[in-house]
Amino acid sequence: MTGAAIIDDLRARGLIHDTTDEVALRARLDEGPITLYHGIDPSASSLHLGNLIGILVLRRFQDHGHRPVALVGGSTGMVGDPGGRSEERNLLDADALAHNVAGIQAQVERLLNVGGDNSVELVNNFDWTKGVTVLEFLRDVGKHATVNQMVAKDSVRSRMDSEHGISFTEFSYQLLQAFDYWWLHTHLNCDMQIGGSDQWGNITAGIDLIRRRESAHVHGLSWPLITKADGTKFGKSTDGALWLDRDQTLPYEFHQYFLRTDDRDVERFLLQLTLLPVDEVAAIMAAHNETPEQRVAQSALADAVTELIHGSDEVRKATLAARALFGGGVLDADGLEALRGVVAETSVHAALASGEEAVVDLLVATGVCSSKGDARRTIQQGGIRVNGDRIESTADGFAFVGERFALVQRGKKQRHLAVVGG
RNA sequence: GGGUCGGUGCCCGAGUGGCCAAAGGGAACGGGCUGUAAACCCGUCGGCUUCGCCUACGAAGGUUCGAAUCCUUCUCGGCCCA
Repeated sequence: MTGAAIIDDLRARGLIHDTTDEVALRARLDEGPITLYHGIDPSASSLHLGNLIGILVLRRFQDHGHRPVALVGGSTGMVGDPGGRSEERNLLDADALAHNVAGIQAQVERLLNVGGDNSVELVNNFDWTKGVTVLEFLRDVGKHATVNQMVAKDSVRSRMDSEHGISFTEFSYQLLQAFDYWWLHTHLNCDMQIGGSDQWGNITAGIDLIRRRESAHVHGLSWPLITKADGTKFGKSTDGALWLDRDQTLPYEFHQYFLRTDDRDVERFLLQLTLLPVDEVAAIMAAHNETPEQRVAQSALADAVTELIHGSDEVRKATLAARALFGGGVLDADGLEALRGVVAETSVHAALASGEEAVVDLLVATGVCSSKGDARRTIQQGGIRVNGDRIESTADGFAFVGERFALVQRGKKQRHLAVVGG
């Protein structure tokens, strides 16, 4: 199955922000499988939620029979994309980058299909940029670009207007990315680049380069950046970014994040962040709108995304954990044991329970509160529960269930398990 | 190089000798309402051995009974001149 149907699907999902000549693109897709690439910045050792949409668009193309190339920017990561940030970025050293690239590639392989006619191909642009000399680059790439055009890009202009300015290094980024596209076009027959709308300028830079050097017309497509109705940044929680790596963000937290999705966002997220068919999403939304308080759509979203990333087993565990934590049932040692690995935990000493202000100490020891003052305040505000019981005063004590576990809750959302001895 | 204005708590931003742990706003956190939503309301928001003490207003010195506030030097940034 190939063809331009993918474009209709993406449009139905609100995943098309910009495309190059759509008529030409559709015609090309109807001819047969296209090779397309998406670049990922290796600024960390794991992908985070913000990367998910791009990986999934790549996957959607793959599911339609096209050939995905996932580029992890080992060399562009050394330079830094000026887009979307107001200041120069810190450059990573080579070792850190190699580590990040490896981590990200492993995750990409799990989200895209490996093997078969249109297996995902993983590439690292460091492989073809490391040997290029400055003179070669200036002659083969730089000669085909005008500074006038480069300066006109939004990402560059906004930085030139800012007080911090922009370094030549980051200014050059778009040429490096253009070079990538050219290289993939000439070596892997790649005729399409996709990316977030913030990448549009870089994508067109590559298209221009290929047209000038090869007289070839290649394609580009971008999706809109994900926004949230409340104005907060998508994919960030209290503790920072939500990572796809289970060691950095527990599957339970991941699942919970989506379960709390705002009604105004949930349909869009279902369309853009899951592989559920469009008509199925419509059915889910219909059911949701019947009884919004049931949060059918949020559950479907959380389950679908978590399954994609962590597998159905983790979905089941997260659901069970949520039921135990929010259901208000009895918390016995077995129940708490089941929460291990699901909620964050800290190992503590048994003696912690016998202090003057045992609960205050517990809150600080687990990191749930940042200081004793913070702990006391939160207790006074009625924000702390231990093993399900609200702590009324700092003088209250607590006991470890089964002499092993204490479940600390701060507010409605934060959970932390203290384990004696660990 | 000269001149000038400025560097305040997570961010923005008041404060020009005691009433300043420092107004106000934002973010964040807790409570209420609710659907583990939105909106809205209330509260908290440097630390501690918490009726008091310690640390803090770019850094280091100094004046003073007393300094975020005055002086000196340094440092960083904006603007103007060269």
